[in-house]
Amino acid sequence: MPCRKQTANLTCKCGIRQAPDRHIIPPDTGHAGFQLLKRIGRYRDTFIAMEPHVPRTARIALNRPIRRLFDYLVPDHIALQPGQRVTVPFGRQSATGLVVETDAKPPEGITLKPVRSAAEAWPALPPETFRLLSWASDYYQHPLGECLFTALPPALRRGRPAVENADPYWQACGDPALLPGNATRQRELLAWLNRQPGGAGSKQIVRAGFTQSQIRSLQEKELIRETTPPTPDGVTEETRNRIPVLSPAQQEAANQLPSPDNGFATALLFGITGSGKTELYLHYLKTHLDDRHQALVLVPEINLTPQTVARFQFYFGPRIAVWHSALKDSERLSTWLRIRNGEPVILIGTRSAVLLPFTDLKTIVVDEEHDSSYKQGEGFRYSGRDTAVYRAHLNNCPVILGSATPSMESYHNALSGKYALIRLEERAGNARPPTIKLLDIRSRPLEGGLSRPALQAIEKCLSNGQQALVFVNRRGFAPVMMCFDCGHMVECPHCDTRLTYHRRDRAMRCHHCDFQTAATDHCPKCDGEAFKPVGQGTERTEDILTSQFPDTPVVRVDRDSTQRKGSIQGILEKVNSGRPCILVGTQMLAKGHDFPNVTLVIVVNADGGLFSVDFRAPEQLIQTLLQVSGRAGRGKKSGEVLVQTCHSDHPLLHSLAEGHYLPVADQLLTERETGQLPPFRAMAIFRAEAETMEKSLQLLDTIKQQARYQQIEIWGPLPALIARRADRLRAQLVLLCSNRKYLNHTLGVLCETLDQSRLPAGLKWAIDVDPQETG
DNA sequence: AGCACGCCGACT
DNA sequence: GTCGGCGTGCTC
Repeated sequence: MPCRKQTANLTCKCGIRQAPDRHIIPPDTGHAGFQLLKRIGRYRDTFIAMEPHVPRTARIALNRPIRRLFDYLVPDHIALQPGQRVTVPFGRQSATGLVVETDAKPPEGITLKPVRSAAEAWPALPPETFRLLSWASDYYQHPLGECLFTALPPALRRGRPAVENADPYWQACGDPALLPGNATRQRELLAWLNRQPGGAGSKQIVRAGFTQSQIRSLQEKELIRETTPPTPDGVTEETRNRIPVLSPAQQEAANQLPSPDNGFATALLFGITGSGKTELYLHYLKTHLDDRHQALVLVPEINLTPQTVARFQFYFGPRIAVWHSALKDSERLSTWLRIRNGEPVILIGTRSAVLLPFTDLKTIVVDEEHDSSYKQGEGFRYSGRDTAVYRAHLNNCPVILGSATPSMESYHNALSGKYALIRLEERAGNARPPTIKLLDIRSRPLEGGLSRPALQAIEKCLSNGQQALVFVNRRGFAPVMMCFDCGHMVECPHCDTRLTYHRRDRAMRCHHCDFQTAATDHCPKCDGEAFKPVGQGTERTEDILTSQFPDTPVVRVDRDSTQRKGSIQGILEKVNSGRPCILVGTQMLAKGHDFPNVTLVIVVNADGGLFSVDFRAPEQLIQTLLQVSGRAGRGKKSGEVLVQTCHSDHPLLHSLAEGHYLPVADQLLTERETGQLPPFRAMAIFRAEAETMEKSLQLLDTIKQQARYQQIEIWGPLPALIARRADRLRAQLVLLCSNRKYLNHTLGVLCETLDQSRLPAGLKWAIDVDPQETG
């Protein structure tokens, strides 16, 4: 009986076929990725006109995780160009594809099938967007097809036509008295519709709380009739003339921002919290955009609040559009079409907005550029910020990266002169920067994590009629069920993690797979009764504060307390009414929100990130501490920040206490340079997972053997921080190289080899270029 | 990713 | 004797 393992004598025990004749070739020669880049955007119509007998072909990318393209014949009646959406037969099915190039030499020995049809006569992805995605596919080593398809709205990915389904527009007519007495909602709808000047669209009516069936009933009774929507208001004169008033410091920064007239330039706007960076963006767009231009403003998901959008709308009216994860498919299609049609949209959006098919992009802003949510953590692992910079380069337009705590990557580029560094170190209005004090808590008694001096400071703050914010720095920590008798904590049966407790439905869930189970009253191990949730520490801290300050409201803001929709909005309103109160919370409190009456910030524990295995942890700690410090003293009163730590002599915290970010950043950069870590060397990670750790490690070890070249330093392979996840055992291999091009090229060769090898079943691998997390 | 083909176990 | 389990391999 033939054994498959023995017959495949080219396959080593990990499954990778050895390729002894394959050598790493120098960059720029022969590698498919480079060739692809060179060919993209080139049209060959003239060539075809001269050679009428050569059948026309098209190379198509499909939305499949395959690093391959497929060639098809192009029938005479179809004209195709790169970026165009087509329907093609694929195996026994039909698929939507995107034209990558036309009339490339097809592989020999394969009978080409013809393209079935073109979805539309124009390229869904215009040339510049197409080039951007091709670059990203090569840079992040992700299959081109999947990259291209992320730039399409879901409806177009599925092959639907690129048209909006019309939203019928209704106007009231006829006598409401004709309605039967019990048709209350219909009567309310009529009254509501009468109050809308010119009528309303179905979507708008449904948004106002009515239903489609109510609309239908009224239509049948001829109490409403369909009409044409009024042409949408353009930008009114009043809106057009609005422009934010800048302080002298802001004006000076504004003068240094690169003008779109001078082509590509990257500016790092270092503006401390409260310095009014948003005003600056608004002013910049106001002065540099005309009525025809498009602009892109990237923001982290959490910053895309109705307030932010309203602020932009105040200055730009209906030109403002938004793009974020909560949009419905129909809204996505509609906004996508507006942008593709070249409407002069100013788009405020999260990460994926950078991939939209702009045709007249005049400028890009990336707010909070240091924010780690700009990096996609799975699949097509691109960085929205870095892609934005490349897009500005392609467009020959400026890009502004704004942050109070710039990333090491951007700061390093600013220091080397690649980016302009624009400093805005004055708070807008009368607000003054807070003072930061370190509070060493070694051998001090703590209550709910709080030391005596901290409690005294809160007391003083409250007696002055002001508000205090207590920040519990527990990045990534969530409440778990613990037995206070035996210390048992419930673990996920499929992952190396503990289950987290969700108060809302009394369930215990795993955050790394879909396992969940009902929470019990008794400890499942010792049956003890002292089985309750512990975790974020916020509850304990909240209890202590409530008992210490019984007359003051204590407001807890964390994942658990804000789960109800819109509850954070209510909390913020309550806090901003101005009465003395204590806010207790995690990460959530650090970002974006403005609390004008908070004058004291207590950081309960600063030490988590100081001695982490992840090389980015210190940077993130400092950034978080400064962001949360920025919550203090945003109004007229000045603020104070107390940072509780066991390492008050740590040089980083010491510099932080000076209150300035850049000196701390210098220090962090020096550390990165010493270790030759990013941004001083390019980093990429190979991640592998399989049913056994051995299988994963073996694959990575084979990759390591093939990547072993002098210029590349390799760490590992090592089991991942969470080694088992959904019953899969994960490991990783870190690659570092001072020559980014060389590393990228090597990754390309490794990918090709891996794609050609027959891997053992169940073994999966992925590359993460410029990883955000090293765990 | 889909989807078919293929080769082994428990059913009428 | 067939139905169906999901391992393997292919899709221009």
